[in-house]
Amino acid sequence: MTNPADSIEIQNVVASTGIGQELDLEALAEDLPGADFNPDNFPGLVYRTQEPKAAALIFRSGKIVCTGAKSIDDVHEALGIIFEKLRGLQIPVEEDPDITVQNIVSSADLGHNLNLNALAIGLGLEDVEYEPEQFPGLVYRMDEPEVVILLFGSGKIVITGGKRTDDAEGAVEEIVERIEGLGLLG
Amino acid sequence: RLRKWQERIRTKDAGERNLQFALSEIDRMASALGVPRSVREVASVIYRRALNEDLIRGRSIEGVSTAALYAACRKEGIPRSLEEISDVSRVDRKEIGRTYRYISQELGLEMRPVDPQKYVPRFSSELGLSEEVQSKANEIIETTAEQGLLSGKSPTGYAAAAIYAASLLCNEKKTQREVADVAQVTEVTIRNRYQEQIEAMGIHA
DNA sequence: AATTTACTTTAAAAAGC
DNA sequence: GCTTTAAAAAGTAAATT
Repeated sequence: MTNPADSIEIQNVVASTGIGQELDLEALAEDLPGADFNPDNFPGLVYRTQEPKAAALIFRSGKIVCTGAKSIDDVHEALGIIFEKLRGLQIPVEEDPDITVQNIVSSADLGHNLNLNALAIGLGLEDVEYEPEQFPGLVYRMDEPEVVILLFGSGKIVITGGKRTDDAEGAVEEIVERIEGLGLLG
Repeated sequence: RLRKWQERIRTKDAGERNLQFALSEIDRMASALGVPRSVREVASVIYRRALNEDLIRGRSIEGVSTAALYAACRKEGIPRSLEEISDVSRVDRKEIGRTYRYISQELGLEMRPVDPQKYVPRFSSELGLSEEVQSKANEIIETTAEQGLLSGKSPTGYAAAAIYAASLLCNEKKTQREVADVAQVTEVTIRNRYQEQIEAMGIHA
């Protein structure tokens, strides 16, 4: 039997950092090919890296949000590319800016179909949100680890809200245990 | 001191007026939907509870009123879909849905997922289908839902497909378009659910 | 009727309205 | 609250072909 934990795949990592330097986004938008900047819509400038594929939101304060990367290493790599690009534009960037992971989105497969109606009642209507008229997934807010899990009828799940790589492992372990305890897994 | 008095009275009056407005809106929408008085009363209770729990801040009175009515219909076992509710409300479907989820969670309503069978009598009568068709549709829903086929699917689309299938089986055929119109779903959805259901039922056709 | 595109839900940060 | 970014899950919907 394959372990559900082995099916975990990180799909997206969101992280924040800062270069410790104020920026002139109007000028940066001119100098950075491919940069999107619409201050009327949103205060941040959008810059996308190709390899690794990620998107960065760069703000006037010098703070940066990186999203879309498939791993924490990719986040560091993508931001490293952006730091170098900025330095290339004579913009002073701190030596090693602190990079904080804010959210990790993962997917996994429990390997069995799930009866979401039974699960909603079993897990407790208090902690569950299941409104198939609005969205096909059952939303379960877990306390430890503190993450939100979306469970689907296929047994596929999405874990989000965690900041550590092993939060997804812990969440899968916990949800499998709970579902098995209810006798609702396969 | 007199100012404070006037302010209190003004505030009280405003609150009173808002409550009256909310209750009249619930009444107006309930009439348009043709739901019994008991449902309006349940909706009013839910709205007052939301008011007491201060859940209306940052939300429109219309939105909470509509969400309360949506919740009341479900609680009373005669659900209206968000689509039907939004047809009589000036709040859009998305806002009604998110407001409903919010008050449902905060008030601990513990609402169970809608059983598609709850839509069978109303949809069927609108289509002029017999009691026999309704029983068959209910049988299809019950049997296939037990097999786990309902997970994640919209209750209205599920009910619509079962009614369509039952109308065929009982020789009272309605077209997918006719059923789709009363259930407010697309023919594509009916087709998809119908295929799954007849396969799960092990039906010939 | 099949494809394609797009929207629904979850989390989180950023600056500002 | 909202705005923008990215990504997965599966259902529903609308526009094309």
